[in-house]
Formats: sequence, C-alpha cells, structure tokens
Amino acid sequence: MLGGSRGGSTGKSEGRSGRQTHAERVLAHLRRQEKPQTAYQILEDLRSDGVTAPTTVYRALDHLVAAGDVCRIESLNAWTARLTPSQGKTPVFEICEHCGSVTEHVDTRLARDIAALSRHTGFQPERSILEIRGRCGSCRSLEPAP
Amino acid sequence: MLGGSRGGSTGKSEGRSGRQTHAERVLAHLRRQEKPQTAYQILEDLRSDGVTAPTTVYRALDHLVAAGDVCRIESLNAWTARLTPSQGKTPVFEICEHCGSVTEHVDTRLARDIAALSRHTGFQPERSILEIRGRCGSCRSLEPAP
DNA sequence: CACTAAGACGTAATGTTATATCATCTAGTG
DNA sequence: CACTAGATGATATAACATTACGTCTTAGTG
Repeated sequence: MLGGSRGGSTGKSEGRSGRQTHAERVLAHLRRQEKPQTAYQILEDLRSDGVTAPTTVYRALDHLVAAGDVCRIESLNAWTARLTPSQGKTPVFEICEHCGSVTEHVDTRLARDIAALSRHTGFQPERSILEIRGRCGSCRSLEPAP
Repeated sequence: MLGGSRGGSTGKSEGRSGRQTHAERVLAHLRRQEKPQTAYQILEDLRSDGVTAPTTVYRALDHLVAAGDVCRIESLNAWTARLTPSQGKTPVFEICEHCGSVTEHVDTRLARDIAALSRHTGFQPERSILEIRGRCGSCRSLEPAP
C-alpha cells in the first residue's frame, strides 16, 4: 500500500531524492507544522520536493486519510496529521478563532453520546465530525475577552 | 435589520414582487427544500426572483446564520434552515451518505460533554460543529448493508 | 522474456465555493 | 437639499477541489 518507490522515471535530476512517496512527503510535512494546512499550502511548500500539482496533493491526502494518519478539518478546509493515528477513535478538534491553534482530543463520552443518539434515531454512524470553535486557554489569558 | 424593501429601483418590471428582502427569499426557499442547498443552487433557484449574483446569496446567508435561522453544514458545503430557530442550542446533524438526507437534532448530553471537555482543556467554546455521517434508518432497512 | 492488470504519476483543464472591490442606490438625519 | 451610513448589484478574482487522459512502473503470470 501507498506505493513504494517510483524509481527512475525520466531521470529528471536527482531532485526528488529517490525513495519517498508523495504521501510520505505530505505526512512528514504535516507533522512538522503546528497548524492544519490547506492543500494549496502543502503544494506550495512541497513544490521543491517534486509535488507540482493539486492532484498530487489530493491523491496523497486521500491515501493518508484512508490510512487514518491525517484528518480533514471541515470548517477550515484544511488538513492535519493525527496525533495518534488511531483510525477507530473519533477525534474532537478545538479550534481557536483568535490564534488559529487546533488541538486534537479523543473524548470517550462524546463518542458514547453519538452512539446513544443514533440508537434513538436509527441512524448508523460511520464518521463523526466534531469541531469546537472558540478561544483557547492561552488567548483567553492574554486577552480576557473581546 | 435585514434591510427592508428596496423600493422601485429602475422599475424593472414587477417581477421582483416588491417588499421581500433577499434574506427572506433565501430563508423561505431553504424551508421549502428537503435537503441542504449549496449557495449556487440557491442562486440558480432564485434567479427568477431577482437574486442574480453569488455575493447576494452569501450576504443573505450571513444574515440568516447570524439570526440563527440557518446553519451551514460544513462537510457538505451546504446550507439548511434550522428546524427551531434557537440560536443558543447547538444542533447535531445526521447526514446519510446513501440518500443525502440530513436531520437536525438537539442533544443535551453532547452539549454538556463539550462543556465538560472545555473545562478540562481551558478552551472557551463559542460554536460547535457536530456532523455525523453514516446511513439513515430508511436506507438501512432498504439495503441492509453495502 | 513477453504479456497483462493495477495503480501512481504528470499535465492540463475544469468545476465549485467564497470573497473583494467599487460605483450606485436608499433611508434617515439635520 | 446636502450629507452620511449602510445595503445592493455587478464584475472580477481568489481559494479549494475534481476530472480526464495518457504515460510509466511494478507485480504477477505463463
């Protein structure tokens, strides 16, 4: 899965430094970032590594999401590396609208609540999107309230 | 607020039927729809009512969201009328990936547990996005499982 | 090796969603 | 009427995402 080296191709300089897949490059990049990145930010940052088109980035992100390594933040149109690549557990993201920080949590109670709700409604949940927007602790102490 | 009649303008036929604001038109339209609509779907459908540009739709949606009448479904890039325009309570949406139906709920436990999580993390929640994707009851009975 | 099937890749074009800008219109005020 | 603040309409553009298609690589098969 996730390919493997693509080998020589056209021998287009050594620039692409051999044996890493685009998915690996994208994941490594996301792990280095403090905040979620949009696909086009990733594209921009990895251009020198041979990632040259949106398609390439989105393909890599698809792989990584399927593998549970990356999660899309819907309300930001951005992508972030999971802290603990546990595909099973639903992450909750706290998104600070002041500084842009995003922190990931895994909250058992929330997961249970969703299960309970679905028992009532007959709905079969497959994937939950839990994003809480507001003001993080740091920003609250720095500027008491807007 | 929300404008008021725009009056005669250029007298461009009676087509626009006087005294309704764009926001009112958009809200009425969303209430008539079974499923959330994208901004451009709304634009298309209300073109004959004098809604002619994306800007107009987005401005109307902004008003309606601020008033608590409409909610954006982040994972669909679409907009839906709230069942009960209660701006205070956080809605949870169950989104069927099979038939596209979206149902709104207000779950007290979920709300409580978000509050509890934020007490632990020091985060001050302002707006929560709770979207559960999966398979609705009807689709489950029609086609047991994919 | 020759052949095939699957899948990643590059490239280009296109589609979809959202915002910026600016001149104009309108209502309200003095 | 002159002035202002804010909504509006029109156009353009930015930001995000997908599709189409042909090439190349790899793994599997005989």
